[in-house]
Amino acid sequence: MTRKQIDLAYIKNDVARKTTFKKRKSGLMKKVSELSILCGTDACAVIYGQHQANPDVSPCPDGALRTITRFKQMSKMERSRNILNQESFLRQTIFKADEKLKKQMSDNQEKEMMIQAIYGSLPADWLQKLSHVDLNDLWLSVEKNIEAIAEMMTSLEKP
Amino acid sequence: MTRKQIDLAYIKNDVARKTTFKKRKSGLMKKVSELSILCGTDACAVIYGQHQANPDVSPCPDGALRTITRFKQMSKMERSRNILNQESFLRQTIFKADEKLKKQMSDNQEKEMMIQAIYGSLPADWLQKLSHVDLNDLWLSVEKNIEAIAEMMTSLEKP
DNA sequence: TACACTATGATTAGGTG
DNA sequence: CCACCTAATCATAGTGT
Repeated sequence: MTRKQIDLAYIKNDVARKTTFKKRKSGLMKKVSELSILCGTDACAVIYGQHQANPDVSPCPDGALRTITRFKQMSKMERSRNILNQESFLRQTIFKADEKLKKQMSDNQEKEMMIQAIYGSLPADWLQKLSHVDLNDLWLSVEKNIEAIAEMMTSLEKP
Repeated sequence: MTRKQIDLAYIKNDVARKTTFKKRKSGLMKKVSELSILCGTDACAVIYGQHQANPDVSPCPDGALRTITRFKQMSKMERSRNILNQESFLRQTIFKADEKLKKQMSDNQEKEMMIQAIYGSLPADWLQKLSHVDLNDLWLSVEKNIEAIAEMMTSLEKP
């Protein structure tokens, strides 16, 4: 029985993903309830199942309701203020992550080819603008309508 | 070292409870993010700290969860190609980079949680946009009207 | 008070029936 | 699908600094 170090990425195999989901979900629920018992805190987990509309909630819908209600009652500004306070820290961290990501990306032959294919289909002056956009969006928008991306980028930079 | 089977009850000792809370909370956050990555589900945990007003949330501040869910639903068909490979690649890479950064930076728990929340709540492509667009302006716009962002993404998918 | 360490219990990936 | 099993990894209680 060799359980290789599992790769932290989306599990493509349907059966494996489903079983893993089930196992880990129950494990999570258990840990959440343990935490709330041990430490006397309000805690809950909200997990959206594969294709079901309603999420599974722990520990029990009653306790979770209270927790979620409290969360929702918190004003939006109050929540975002905390995040804004970390702005410079976030900027630096994200930048570093981005650099590392790009480096690793260029090491991957397959992804490199995809980049070439996509970039080759765009006007030269767009390369600068789009160089950081995710390939997903790039790929889809190139296929469908480049104007859509133009609008989006414009809106992004002039909010 | 005798670590007897912990008995599942409220920890009365203040110091022990606090440390246990901290350790288990971070473990929970990790597991939640792992689950969402491995199984492609939206999942979040809402945990109220000992005496703090605001809960730590992973990985979904606010209505971002709903928005992202909607986005995923819409783009599901388009992504059925090997685009999915690209997405999981990005997610994996970002997560690993995040993990490494978090280890390298001996920073406080709040900042780490914040990073985790941000990273977990945004699609991979948005992270990259965030890194080169003015983060301050961008975040303000996101905060002001997250639905507007959703519509932008929608127009991206079906112009 | 917070972090580093590590032995040990807990979780779980991959099987089998 | 479910229940169970096992080896292997992971999480963490207790401890030291």
